[in-house]
Amino acid sequence: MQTAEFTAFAARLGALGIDVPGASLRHASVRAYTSGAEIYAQGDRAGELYVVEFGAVRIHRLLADGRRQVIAFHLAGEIFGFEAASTRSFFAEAISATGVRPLSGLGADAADLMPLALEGMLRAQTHLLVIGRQSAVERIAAFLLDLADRQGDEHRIELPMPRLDIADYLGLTIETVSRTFAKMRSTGLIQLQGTRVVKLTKRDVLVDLCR
Amino acid sequence: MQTAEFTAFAARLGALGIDVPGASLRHASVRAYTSGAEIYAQGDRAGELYVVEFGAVRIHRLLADGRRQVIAFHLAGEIFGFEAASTRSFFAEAISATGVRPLSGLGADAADLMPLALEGMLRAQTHLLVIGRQSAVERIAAFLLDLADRQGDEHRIELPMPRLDIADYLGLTIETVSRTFAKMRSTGLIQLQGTRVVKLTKRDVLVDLCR
DNA sequence: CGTTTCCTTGACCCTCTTCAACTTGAGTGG
DNA sequence: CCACTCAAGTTGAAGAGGGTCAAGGAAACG
Repeated sequence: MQTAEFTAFAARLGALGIDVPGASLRHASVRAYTSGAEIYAQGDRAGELYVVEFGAVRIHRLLADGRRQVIAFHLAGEIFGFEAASTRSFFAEAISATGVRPLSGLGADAADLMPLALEGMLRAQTHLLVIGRQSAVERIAAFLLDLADRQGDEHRIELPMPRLDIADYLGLTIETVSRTFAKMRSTGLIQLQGTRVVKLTKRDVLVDLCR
Repeated sequence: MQTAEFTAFAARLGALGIDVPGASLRHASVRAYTSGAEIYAQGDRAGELYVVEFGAVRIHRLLADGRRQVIAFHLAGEIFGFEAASTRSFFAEAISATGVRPLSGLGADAADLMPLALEGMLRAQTHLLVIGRQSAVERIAAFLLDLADRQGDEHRIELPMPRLDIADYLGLTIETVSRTFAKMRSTGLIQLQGTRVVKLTKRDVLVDLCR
């Protein structure tokens, strides 16, 4: 199936010399994926690291009955793909139209990568506190502040992912996420412009919520 | 306060040439702590790694109102103390009478430590799935299996920590942990000998619970 | 303009939490 | 050796937060 999104996307990228799996193009340095496409799967041979060039990536894991935990989101400029073993423990998927560049060899020094690995560990550990001990509002607050921080705008966020991904990241359901957004909006904690843009009107209150 | 536990403990260690903070002894290689003693605190200058020589260590973090998340347990032989920044993000405390040896310099190669850091990341990420998406029984099952694995006995566990630590590790309350143990015992999933010894009578069922 | 996906909202229910009392066990002192 | 004390664990009853199920609305896409 070649959707309009795909062909437009592929054409745009082709002009930039970007390889689209499923289209036939030149340079192979950046790989592009459409929304929902799998970058790697649990059980795949591991080894390669990637930088997100544009778009966003989710890392997740599944239980046998389909319950899903999103472990991390990676935005443009961020590196992902660390693995402890020789096979992938998680799935990586493009959230929207996304470009990803493999870091083969490049800076493959353990010394260079160590800080990144440690940061990944810290992220996961901090996330444990959020999921293990905080309420729905607190989880969303922490999530929004983290995103604002990484996007470089203290007061305005563009959510790159749908509600379901947020829910699965925070250990909630999509309904609870929606209701919590609604509650925070009616409390004046945030403003929503459409479904993907959030303004943090009372940043300090949000910060206090996560203490 | 010098309890009987402490003095007996210090004497025993003194004979081994082990330094007990608060007692005055010889060699300084292994540091010993009594139950509940702080090994390092959030905000401390980071840098050193430690091996657990005996006993057990918990790593945790607190919210402003006292809610606590235990991030990890470390048993004899395991290494802890990784930090992404220059100050500690977590607290480390001895769970029981515990000996810990600093790894200063020793094998401080980034290349050597990378696998350990990555394993720590994987542990945290796996734990995210447990806390984020599994029920009380499933969490306990996962916890017991993990411990059995690390203690090297597939079917018998000695819990080194009290119920409260287990609760704070799994994102539950102490009451729920207790009730869940009781339920698993009455289902024949496990046997309890006293409060600290667990026998996994139906290991396969436990494994299935965590899928 | 119709279809599909995503999001929101409502009503009900269930799991886990909260609060409280009781039991058990280990350490202390008479 | 036994009573006392205190911490740790268990158990019960009631309540809340979030999940589930279901329906309706909004936005993206063809």
